Amino acid sequence: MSTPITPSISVHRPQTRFALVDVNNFYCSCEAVFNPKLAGTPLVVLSNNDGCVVARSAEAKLLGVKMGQPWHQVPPEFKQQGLRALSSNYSLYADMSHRVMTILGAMAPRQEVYSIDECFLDLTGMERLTGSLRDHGLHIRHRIQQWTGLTVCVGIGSTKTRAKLANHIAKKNPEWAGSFDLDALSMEDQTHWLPRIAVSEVWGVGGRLTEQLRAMGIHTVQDLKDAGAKCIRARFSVVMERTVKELNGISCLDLEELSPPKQQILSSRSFGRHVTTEADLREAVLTYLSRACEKLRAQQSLAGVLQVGIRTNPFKDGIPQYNKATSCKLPEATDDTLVLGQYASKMLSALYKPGYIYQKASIMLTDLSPKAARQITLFEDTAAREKRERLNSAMDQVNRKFGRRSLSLAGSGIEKTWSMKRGNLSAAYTTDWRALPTVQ
DNA sequence: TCTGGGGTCCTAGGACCC
DNA sequence: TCTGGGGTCCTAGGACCC
Repeated sequence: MSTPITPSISVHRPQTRFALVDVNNFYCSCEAVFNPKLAGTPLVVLSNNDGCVVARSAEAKLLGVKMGQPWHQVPPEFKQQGLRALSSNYSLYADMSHRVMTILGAMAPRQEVYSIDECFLDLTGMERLTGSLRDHGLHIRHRIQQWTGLTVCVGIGSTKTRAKLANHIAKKNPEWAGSFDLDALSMEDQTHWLPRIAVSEVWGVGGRLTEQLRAMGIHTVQDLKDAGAKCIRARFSVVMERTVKELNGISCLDLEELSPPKQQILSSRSFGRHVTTEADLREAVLTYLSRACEKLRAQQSLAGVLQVGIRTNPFKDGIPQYNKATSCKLPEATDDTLVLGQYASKMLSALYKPGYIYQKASIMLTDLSPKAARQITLFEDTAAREKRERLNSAMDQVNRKFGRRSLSLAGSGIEKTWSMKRGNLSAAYTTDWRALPTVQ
């Protein structure tokens, strides 16, 4: 056996470098920017209907408030210690998010907005311009602080998974001042960090997988990194295999600058009070349907399947439970609120059973296809269709200009007494003229 | 009394086809 | 005694993310 001789071709290609930038305690921080009295106090922001804790200030975390905890289960002594709760103010958060993302987008050649409060940046090759990438991270942090009043942390690594991990280290270790580059470290220094971080901190490893990994003796990030992609593939899925490769510096997940159109569109909400009648449910279903159709038209898709669901409160013992959804394959894919509304209304009649206390309704649009690729049917009334198109787009325009649901289906109700509770909502400081902060 | 609302991807298994 | 094999599509369910 002779050793194969492989030609060595050296192509200079800089190692990929991703940054993960995220805003610390995003919702709470947005609130504190416009109400500075909140800064430094224990604060939480609640989910819709003021149900669960979805964001906590640093002080609230210190008190011991848990993420996702139902507000009514938060110990009363926390409240005596000054803990305050605000309803979620999505128009404020969305606007602040847009500002942050715009600034970040200008600080790297490529950006992927990953969620409302975090994005990936491609920093490959940028050290030639910026000096160390960690310094660039500090620069990013300073600019966001100065321009928006929010604080971000920057994690840098050769893969997205490593960047996420670096971000975790930046957050937990203040000596790095909020910017940490995992791949600027020597191998030796890396083996300082990785065995000290629980495997559950790895992006893509949730509660279930943590348990299974623990049973295999894999407890830390280092353990998982060293477990071997093949061995992991044999026991788990390709997703986990990718994670192990990514931990080892083999980039499997690319930056996605353009978000692909959604494959399903959901609109569902819990009610602010008990709902028992079909009439109230119909209002809710048609309201959610209108919202789903708006999203559908915004991404220029048509829906092939409509699903309607209603349910009682599963947390509540001692009441009769009912949870049912039905779906309908449409004869022709559409984005027309009126057409889909008629189907939804009929489907609700089939689902509805009296005698239950309903808590939630949902609409799901699936089997989505690009509108541009629509097939024209043989006996189509083109004039009528165009008229309907104009009606839907006029509705969207009016609602964009004068606020959501300025114009809606009659069946979706006016009073909407069932709609969600938001008992402690802050002002729309940045998106409503009447709520602009004033300087005294 | 009060327990969110979105999304994605992968796998397994069955139906069906040639 | 002998009872194919490979492929696709669909659905339900499970896992994850924020």
